[in-house]
Order: sequence, then structure tokens, then C-alpha cells
Amino acid sequence: MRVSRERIYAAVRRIPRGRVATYGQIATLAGFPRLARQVGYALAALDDDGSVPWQRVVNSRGEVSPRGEPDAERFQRALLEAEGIVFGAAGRIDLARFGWKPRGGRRAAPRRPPRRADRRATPDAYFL
DNA sequence: GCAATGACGCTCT
DNA sequence: CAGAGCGCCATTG
Repeated sequence: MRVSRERIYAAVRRIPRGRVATYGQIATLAGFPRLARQVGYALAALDDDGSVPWQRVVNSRGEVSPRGEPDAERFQRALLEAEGIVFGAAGRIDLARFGWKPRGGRRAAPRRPPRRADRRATPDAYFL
């Protein structure tokens, strides 16, 4: 399946002013569950003409994602604060309060059963 | 074509 | 709660 940037931008445009959504959330809304990285990539490639409120997309911990340029990060934070969003002491946004909860539309698809993340070291490996 | 990279996210330590 | 590891996959060199 091909990831469409337009669909990602369309989902971002749905985020109301004064609220934020996570990369994963946008990916799901755009129809590409688990492709959160692609969302960030699409936003990075965005040429900021003001038509897409990219500043309203944050990571799952409610913080502005670190970027190469620290300036861009502060700029994003300033934009959000201008919309009335409050940052906590740890530089995080309370998603329970400012997170966007889309009404209707696409509901969360049933999550695929988590895979074992534990296949790194077998007991034998320790025996060397 | 192959390897590295990254505005992410989840699990296990 | 913080860090480390790994899966994810479009882009880039």
C-alpha cells in the first residue's frame, strides 16, 4: 500500500485549533496504521504555506518532537501556546486535556497482537 | 540495488 | 520514570 501525503495532510487539517494530535493518531486517521514515522516525514517535506496546521502534531508523550534545528522546535511551541495550549514543567502537553478526540470518522482499528520484543538474547548467548 | 536515516511508538529493563 | 532495542517503511546517497 502506498502512503499518500495528501491523505496525511487532510487528516492534519482536521485538527481543531487549540488541540493536538499524535503522529500515530494521524497515521491511523489517514488510513495507515503503524506508519507514524511516515507522518513525520510528510510534515518535514511540507512546504509551509499555512494550509496545514503541522504544529498541532506532537509525539505520543505529548511533547514537541526534537528536530535538527532547536529553533523550529521553539517556534512550534510558541505557535501552540498562542492557540491556548499549555505546556507542563517537563515541556509536555496534557493529552487528556488538549488531545484531539475525533468524533465519528474512522474508529481505531483493532490492534494487531503485540509481537515478542524479547528475541534479542537467548539463554545460550549469556553462556559465552 | 543496498545501507543508512529519521517530526514515531511500543515493550522490556 | 528514563533508557535501550527493535519494528516500521519512504527517502536518500
